[in-house]
Amino acid sequence: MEQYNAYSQLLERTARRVKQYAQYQFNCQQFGITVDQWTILKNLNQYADLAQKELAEYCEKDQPTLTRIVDLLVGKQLVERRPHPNDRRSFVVHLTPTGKAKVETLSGQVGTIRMQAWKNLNEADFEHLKRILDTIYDNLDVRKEETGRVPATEWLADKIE
Amino acid sequence: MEQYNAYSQLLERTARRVKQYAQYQFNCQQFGITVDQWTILKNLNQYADLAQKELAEYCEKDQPTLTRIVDLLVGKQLVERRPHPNDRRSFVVHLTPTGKAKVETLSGQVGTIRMQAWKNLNEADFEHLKRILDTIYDNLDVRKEETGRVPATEWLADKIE
DNA sequence: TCCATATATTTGTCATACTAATTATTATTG
DNA sequence: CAATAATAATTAGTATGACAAATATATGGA
Repeated sequence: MEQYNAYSQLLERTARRVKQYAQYQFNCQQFGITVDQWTILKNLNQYADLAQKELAEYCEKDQPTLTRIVDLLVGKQLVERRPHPNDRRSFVVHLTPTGKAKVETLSGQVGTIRMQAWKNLNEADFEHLKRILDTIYDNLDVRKEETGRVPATEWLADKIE
Repeated sequence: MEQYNAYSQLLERTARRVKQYAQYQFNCQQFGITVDQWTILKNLNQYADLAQKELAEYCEKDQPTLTRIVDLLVGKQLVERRPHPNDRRSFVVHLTPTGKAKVETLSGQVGTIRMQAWKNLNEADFEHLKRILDTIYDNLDVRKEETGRVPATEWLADKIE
């Protein structure tokens, strides 16, 4: 039982390396954005014009973090904030033409970068990983049993398109 | 092939939740330290009096990050910097009696917190997870084929004690 | 020995995660 | 309808991660 103490570091270091590798490739290939900024752009392109709160949920960022990433993307003129039609507290984040072009240009390259992790692994491995990580994720829900929460499994299905 | 784009988010969010859950428990139980600070203390207790560079390697932190975490732990009087016997560039980080007591008090509780992730999973799952994450880790080594690098698998064996 | 290079630590900067608090607006309820 | 509670976004503060540069010291070779 003692050994299970190590999984957290195992997870953390793998996640860190995945991000680090992607960012390294982003830099080498001069994408001009961070990996997290890419996540925002990609989700915006997929779902189009989301309020920041919704965007934060899709991207799995908290709201303060999302605010700052959007600030940076606005600075790079890749997105813009538009008033929300029904709620004056809220903004809708919109991909500029430049932003949309960037998503379309980079999509393939990001896909290639992401594939690199999967060398020497197969479909069954992915299924294992998915099941195990989803189980861990659900095991550690701090706010147990909230209404309307999306179980980990469904969330992933949504991400895969 | 498209789906492999999701594994990075899957990994990241799981790692984040694991840390978030642990930190939440640390806070509830008033441990008075962060999860990363715990990592330092635990490794110090296990290996005793390491130079910062070595400590950083064991804890999988980079050196600037380690310097800052050690600063915080020194502030909490849980560790102290001692001159390195053979190298005046270097410090040895030493657990104070308070620090050692803290490690011993918290070890069991941290173990309990960590185990929570493992509900509904078994030994075989752990082996799968370990193999898959180690493979990914090795797939994404930016500095290919350096001399003396420890393969992921051995690293884990070491962590398990 | 002297010099060039390597190493251990620190500092600085930017990006992100988390928490708490603030502001503006909306929704609810008495 | 008015007071209150809830919500969207922001701001601020702390901790961490990645990377570059600076400093002090060590090491190896001429």
